[in-house]
Amino acid sequence: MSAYPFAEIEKKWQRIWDEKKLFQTDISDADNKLYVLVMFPYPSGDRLHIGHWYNFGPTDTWARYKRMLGYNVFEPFGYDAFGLPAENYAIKMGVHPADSTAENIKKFREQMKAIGAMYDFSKEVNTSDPEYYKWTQWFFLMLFKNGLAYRKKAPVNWCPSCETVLANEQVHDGHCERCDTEVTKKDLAQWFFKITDYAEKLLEGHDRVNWPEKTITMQKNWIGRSEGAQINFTVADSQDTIQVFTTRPDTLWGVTYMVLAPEHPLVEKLVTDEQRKAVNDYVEQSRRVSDIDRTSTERVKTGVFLGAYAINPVNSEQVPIWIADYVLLTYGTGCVMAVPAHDTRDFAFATKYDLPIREVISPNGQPSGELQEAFTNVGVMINSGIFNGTRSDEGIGKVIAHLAEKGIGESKINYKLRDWLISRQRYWGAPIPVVYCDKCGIVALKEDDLPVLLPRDVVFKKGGESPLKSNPNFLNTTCPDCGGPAKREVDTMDTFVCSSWYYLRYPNHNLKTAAFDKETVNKWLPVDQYIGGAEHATMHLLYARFFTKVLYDLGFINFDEPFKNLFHQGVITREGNKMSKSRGNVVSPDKFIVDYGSDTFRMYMMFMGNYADGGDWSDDGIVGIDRFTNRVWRLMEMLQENPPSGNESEKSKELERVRHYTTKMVTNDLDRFNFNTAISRLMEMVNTIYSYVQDVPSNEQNKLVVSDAAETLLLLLAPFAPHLAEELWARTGHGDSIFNASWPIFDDMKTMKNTYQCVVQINGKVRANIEMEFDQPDVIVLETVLADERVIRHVDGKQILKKIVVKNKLVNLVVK
RNA sequence: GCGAGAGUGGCGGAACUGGCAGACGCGCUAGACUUAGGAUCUAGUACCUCCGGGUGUGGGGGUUCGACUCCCCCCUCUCGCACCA
Repeated sequence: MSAYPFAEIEKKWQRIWDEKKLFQTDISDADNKLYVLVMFPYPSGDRLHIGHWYNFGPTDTWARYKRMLGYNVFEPFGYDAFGLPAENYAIKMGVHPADSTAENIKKFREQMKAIGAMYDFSKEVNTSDPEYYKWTQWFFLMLFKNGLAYRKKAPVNWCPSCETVLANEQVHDGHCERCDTEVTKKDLAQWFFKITDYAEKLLEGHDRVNWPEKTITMQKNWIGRSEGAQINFTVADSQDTIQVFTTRPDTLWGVTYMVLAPEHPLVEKLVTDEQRKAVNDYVEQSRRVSDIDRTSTERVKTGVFLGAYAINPVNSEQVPIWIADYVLLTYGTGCVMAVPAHDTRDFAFATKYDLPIREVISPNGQPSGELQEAFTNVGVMINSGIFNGTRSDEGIGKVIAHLAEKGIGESKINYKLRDWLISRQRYWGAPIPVVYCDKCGIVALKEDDLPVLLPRDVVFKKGGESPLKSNPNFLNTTCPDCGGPAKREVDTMDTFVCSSWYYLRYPNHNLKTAAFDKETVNKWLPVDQYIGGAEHATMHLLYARFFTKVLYDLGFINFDEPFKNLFHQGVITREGNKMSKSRGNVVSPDKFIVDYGSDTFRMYMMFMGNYADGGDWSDDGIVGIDRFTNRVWRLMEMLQENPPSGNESEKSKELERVRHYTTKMVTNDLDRFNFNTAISRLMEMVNTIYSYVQDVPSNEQNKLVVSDAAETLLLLLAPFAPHLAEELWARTGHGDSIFNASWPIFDDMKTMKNTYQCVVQINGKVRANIEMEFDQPDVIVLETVLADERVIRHVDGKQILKKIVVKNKLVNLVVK
């Protein structure tokens, strides 16, 4: 008997699959289509890491299973090839990003083939290819034409290390999502996509997708819809009005001061001469405070009086206007009406600066005297003019109606979601297809002018300006409208723009005339199963939905959600810790592929734990799977050397039952991505076949049952260990690929034993196990149970108070 | 601080709508085969035990004939959000 020669066999089948184009999907045939997609990776110079494998391996297992079920599976692969690492590498090592990226992709592809996945490599996409980014630019123009792309000057997030601006989503806890450097603010004119126009549609669509609840919640929180009112306060002795957004218009009579964000444009206008110095100092100081500090809830609130007063529109009271950095310019109107009695933040501020606190919502309708803290619950309105006595939750709507009638306010829905900042001051991205003309201003290029090619010749240097500016041939151009001299936009697009539509490109990756073919994508999309990390919840997954919805609204496609089903694989840890370069605990797959082969490696990853939870890597654990694959190999060898030739029917019954039972369990487990338990079931099946073959001489072994079990085993194993199963399939005389064979079916009746072990409990404690026929009347069951000597021992001399019989399962006797 | 999820042998992890806790694997113990074993095969393996049994799913209470599973309180860990007016 031999050891499984995985190295040679894996290579052999990868070659044959490739030659036979076994996994090239026929896109023209969309009947029974199944689009299975993994989030495409950035092709870094490092080798494939364990996270890649953990995303790709199990997904491929699932895709192969679906193929065997008869689906026309499309499992494409590509490269999210634009991005900072290549450019940083160019600065450091002098290698052009185009060259290093091409090199990396080549290496990546080789490694990807070693996984032995079912990818249709003939339909690869590469976002840095002009044939691809031409269409990324087309998307920009499409959004621009429809008023969904605009340029504006704004204080934006700036990463000093990456030397570029970042979208809000890319700032985590005030730090750069990519390099963890603390993010600062910069005033820059930048391009934005108007994703806020789609806030409502992005929320609505959540009901129509099968996504992890947690991811949907994250998107909902990120979009942050809140209902309330917009109310106008006039400024005393001035023409100016201050608009505020509030979710509590019912507390309007409790306003004792107003607060503007320090950066608010009105600050400069409203500040009085006496207060000017104090205000300027404060504004200056708050600019220096980082966002993390500024948004820390623990921080003591600070602020300065502007010197001006606002007039409360409902009672004409004059209230002082302050500025304070706990008010954010970017949310709502950048101004708040402060109601210290009913808002914890305003309460803290008012207490500190000795501002009046006026109760207008009371728990019982009576004044409560001096408040010790803000009362934020529902209560009864008091000190509120005509609304006195109204329940505060009902008051919200009534006050809004009242304000609307008087023309001083209206109902309003606000979102936390901000527009998506897409410009980046970097080279290695898709150029934004716009020019600046002295005469015509901002001019978008015509579709015929695309692609705007990235020039090869630029100076890579640090400094916070796009390297594209260094190439005069690129920079200087002519205006497509007037033909006069113009300068090109030198910023490039956020790589999330490239990845917002790649799933549309795969089915028609070669199309020259458009980004995608309407008919093709309408047939093949939405993606049936999308699998990737949870970290993209509020970035890629939100942007891609936005793109899809825009295309739908403009009539390009007939679906408005790109990913029907979404699954997030968990994270692999090492001794309970997250793997990271800085911890130095990263497990490289390479050594294990060499020692055990890719089938064993991928199967061990699936066996470690539940796919959604991830698992803890152990160098020792993989030997269990290695033994298993070898055990399968030896078992099949044994059956070939000593073929069963009898028709024994006693012991084979259990083997037959296990064959059906395993099929049922593995099928159910695969449907739910429960790879770990599916593999356990396969191990049990192998153990059962083994025992049978060892217990019964080959000339008695039931030839039909054994060959059915062995064949079923290979079919069930195929998605998990594709190379091994394919080889054994060929060795057992099959001419065609196992992946053209059908998934085995099971007979539910045959998964069950003839008898069951009836559990007998006495006072809830298990005292006996009695073998029993199914479906017997309770009386008979009890009779049998009470006759058992182990039961008698515990019941003797006692009174039976209660007899509980759970059919075909258990008996519980309550005795005293 | 708020929200969500989790806590099970020496280890990774199983357990469907409440019904034999610990499937499967690692490790460990003993045996078989071997010149050899880091190969393979067989058996055992939660803990305690006076061998009758007793105790066990983070801790404490509760519901139930019966709780890893449901309810309440507390502890720990992970993730997400974090002055959003």
